[in-house]
Amino acid sequence: MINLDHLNDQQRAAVTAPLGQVLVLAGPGSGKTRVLTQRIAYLIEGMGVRPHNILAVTFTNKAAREMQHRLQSLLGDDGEGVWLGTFHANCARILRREAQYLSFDNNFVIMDSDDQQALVKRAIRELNLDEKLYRPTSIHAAISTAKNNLITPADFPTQSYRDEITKRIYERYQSLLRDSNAVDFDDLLLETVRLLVDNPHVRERYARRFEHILVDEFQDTNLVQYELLKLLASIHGNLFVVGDEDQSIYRWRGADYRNMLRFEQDFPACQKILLEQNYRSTQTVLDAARAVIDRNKHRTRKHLFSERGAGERLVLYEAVDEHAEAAFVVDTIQQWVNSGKARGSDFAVMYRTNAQSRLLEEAFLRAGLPYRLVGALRFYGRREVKDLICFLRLVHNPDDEVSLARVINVPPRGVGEKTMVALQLAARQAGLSAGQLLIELGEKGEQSAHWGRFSGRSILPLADFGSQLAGWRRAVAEGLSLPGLFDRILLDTAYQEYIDDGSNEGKERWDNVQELRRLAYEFREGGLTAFLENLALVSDQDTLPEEAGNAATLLTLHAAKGLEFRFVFIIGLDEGLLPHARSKDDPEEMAEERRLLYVGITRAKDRVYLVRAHQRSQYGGPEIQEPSRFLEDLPESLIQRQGQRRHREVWESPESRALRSRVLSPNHRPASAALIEPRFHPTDRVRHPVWGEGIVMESRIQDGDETVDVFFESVGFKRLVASLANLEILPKG
DNA sequence: GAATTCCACGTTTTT
DNA sequence: CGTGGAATTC
Ligand SMILES: Nc1ncnc2c1ncn2[C@@H]1O[C@H](COP(=O)(O)OP(=O)(O)OP(=O)(O)O)[C@@H](O)[C@H]1O
Repeated sequence: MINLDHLNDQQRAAVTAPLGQVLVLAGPGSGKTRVLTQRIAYLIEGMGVRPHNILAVTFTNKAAREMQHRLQSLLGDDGEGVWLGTFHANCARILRREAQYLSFDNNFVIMDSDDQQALVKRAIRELNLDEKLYRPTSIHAAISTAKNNLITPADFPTQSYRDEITKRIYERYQSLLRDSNAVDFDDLLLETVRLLVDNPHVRERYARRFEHILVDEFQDTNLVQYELLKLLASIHGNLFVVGDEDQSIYRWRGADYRNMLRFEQDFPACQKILLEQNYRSTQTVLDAARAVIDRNKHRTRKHLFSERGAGERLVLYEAVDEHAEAAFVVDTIQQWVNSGKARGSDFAVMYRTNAQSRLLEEAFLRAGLPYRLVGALRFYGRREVKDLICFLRLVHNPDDEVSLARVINVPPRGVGEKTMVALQLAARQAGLSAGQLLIELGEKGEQSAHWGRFSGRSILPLADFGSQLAGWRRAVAEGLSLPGLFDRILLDTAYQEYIDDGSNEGKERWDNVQELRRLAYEFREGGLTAFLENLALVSDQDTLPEEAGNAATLLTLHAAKGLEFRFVFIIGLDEGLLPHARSKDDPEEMAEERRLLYVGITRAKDRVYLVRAHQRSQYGGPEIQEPSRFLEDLPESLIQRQGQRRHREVWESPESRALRSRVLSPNHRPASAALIEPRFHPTDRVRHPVWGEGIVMESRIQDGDETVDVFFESVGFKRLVASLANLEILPKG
């Protein structure tokens, strides 16, 4: 039987709530996720619910993994079988099983963002539209928004000519996807909803199966997801959702925190449970967070208190530029670690945009401090990695036109635009996909009825590639393992010779290939399908090695949601970055930026460092930065400034700065070596060269130095600056 | 058809 | 600044 002792009354009420709908509405650190996890354990151990009758949904893979861990430690193997994952992963799982009802078959591929972009572009070209006028990025965004709101091409509202065009592109894009036997991320949700709506018996099967559905971070559901939940819960109606409107940060993805209100309206019988105690942060951290979020309109204020004590003020550090910003972070962490008071893994550095991680990484590397970078799909963005993934995708699903277009000429085998057009034309005439036609050419050679459709010059490389592809597919059908396939592709295409030209970059490219092979090896059991699905859905990974478990974490504010750390650095607190420039015109977006900062601050258990830079090189030239408007909302009483003040700044020309940093690197340290905590503490006995012995009354960090109040036996009370006063600490006793 | 050079471009956040 | 795409040359 599970143990409910380490829950407070409200939490326990939530965990053991009777059947029906439950809405847990509570601020950060109040144990929402803990309650949700305990609820699952309670259902299984206490109520005898079988794991596979439980569906638990999270928004990010990280959150899913985290919950998996917590469940594992709570239940051990008894938790096996729970459908736990992101909306997208759970939907993909359903779609693969039910492919017979769908417009694609069960070896469909999931197109990643790049692929989607490429397909939109292709759709635009095929319709002979001007890419300048109809930017693939913005059209894609429009399509995605539509999908998130359950709008199919047929329903797409056409109020303007532009809408008309967008609708046409949307239609074409969908048919390109289906021709490739592919779906995009949004389709995973949309098609699942459609599946359940159009096929009542399928809906019934799943709705019957999922006796209990639990959703974390419910404030970030969008319309499709909400619909999906209602469909899946349509028989048992046991919906357990937890959330906090103030932490809604996915508006741009269609999320609508008002789903929390909608939930109450749609399920009037729902039980609403509030949690009020924060177990994570000190009161000071909570006060600061509240000061930030209180400025948002239309929010239901929540009581939240902490018994962890007042704690320390938030540190605000204003660096000269982004290099000094990164150096401050690294220095401070290093000092804490050296002092023995913290481990590297106690720290997280959070930022608004992934681009900000670059300088941090460099600084960490220079200092020899281990770090873990979350997200930033750099590895998968690499050309060589993408190429190989496309080969694999093609083996898995030869209809995948995007992958084919990408690798048909890799390494260069003489297939250019002309040949490609000819291939597509011939394929259309033959009623096959380009990939199928290639395979046929490869298998039958000159016997193929389609051989004659090509010129003598183009047919050879095509047939050559076709026979490779056919060979790979045959090998897989005959049981070749995933790593085996991987090696065979490398061998057949002479890939190493192609990318590894002996240069450093070549070496690095080959290393990346090896890394991908290592990943493939981990999927030797699951096989190609599982591997590809994982690449598409879980590529936010901590696949990169975790350094000895002692690494600081670098991540975006979005990725930080749901996590907690003793020490949190939030960098880039400048106008334009946080809040981001693109949000400044829309009050709703601005409110979301504020929530983002709120989320960041509330990740901290003990200490928060807010960091900004007076000057940043955006692209090219340096630009003066204004402090983030959010900083103004933090009362001085909660803030401790560290380092130089703005009025002390001396303007420095870019040239001289560049020179200086060249001279000082790689061990460049900011002048304001970060002082992290007082050397002196109340009751310490100290000796001053002039005034003799005294007792420390108080000490605090101010402007990067320490101010100490001492009561001397000879002269009484004195306020001293530690770095100047030459005070000596005397042993106690 | 491939390789190289040049130029304009744009930049949030995640599945 | 670095990328992606187009124009240019081989
Ligand atoms: N009753 C409790 N006693 C002790 N610690 C608790 C209790 N409830 C929660 N905690 C701890 O408080 C911290 C925050 O819990 P949790 O992550 O579940 O909160 P949350 O509400 O999901 O937070 P957020 O919304 O910020 O993600 C965790 O470290 C958790 O272990």
